[in-house]
Amino acid sequence: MNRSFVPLDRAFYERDAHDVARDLLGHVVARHDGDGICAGRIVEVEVYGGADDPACHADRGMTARTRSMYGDPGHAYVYRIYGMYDCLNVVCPRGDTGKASAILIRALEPLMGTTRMVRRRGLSGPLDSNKTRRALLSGPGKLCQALAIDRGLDGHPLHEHPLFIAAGEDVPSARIRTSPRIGLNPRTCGEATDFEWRYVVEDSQYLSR
DNA sequence: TCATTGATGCGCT
DNA sequence: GCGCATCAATGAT
Repeated sequence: MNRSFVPLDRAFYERDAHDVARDLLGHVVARHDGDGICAGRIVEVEVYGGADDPACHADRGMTARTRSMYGDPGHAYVYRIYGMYDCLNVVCPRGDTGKASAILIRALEPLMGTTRMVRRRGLSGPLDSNKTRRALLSGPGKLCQALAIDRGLDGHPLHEHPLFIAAGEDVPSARIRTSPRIGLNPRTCGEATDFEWRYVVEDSQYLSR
């Protein structure tokens, strides 16, 4: 693939988080490493935050970890989960309540730099088999490992190198499906457990789980 | 294909 | 100390 990536501008993110989440599907996460660009098309996201969302890390206010979620929309919020994995979020505007919100990037379809992504993931087997391609970016921890995203990029503006989100193809709304978010604890999240705040590209081969 | 489990760090109570 | 917005390997269907 030989194309140039044009970053989305800040205005893209200055909207309600659910509108941003829907519109992020089809766009491209691009990462410069030492050897060039690795990139993938966004096929799965989840919204966190807003008025009252106990599943959101910032629900109880700002801490050292969640500080960047209170920063400018369009910046990255990167956190570590389960001690071993990092997860990439896009910061969204705060609503009338002043509570922070963000969009978790859960899965990408490989577009560029597959060889280097496979190496960082430690995958074995045929480099370009469907099996390898599906295992490469199909989860929030996986895509961060593949794209060399860690907490050093927390707070990074996502319209600048070395990590940015670029314009891809619009996904027709008829091809977008919603579902409850993955991995929430019903005991701590209550009704929010069932909110259909996960947005996916229907029929994508590259979703998580 | 599905359920289970171990690896592993740290934010929060 | 407890409990995770996870993943890969394992073993049972």
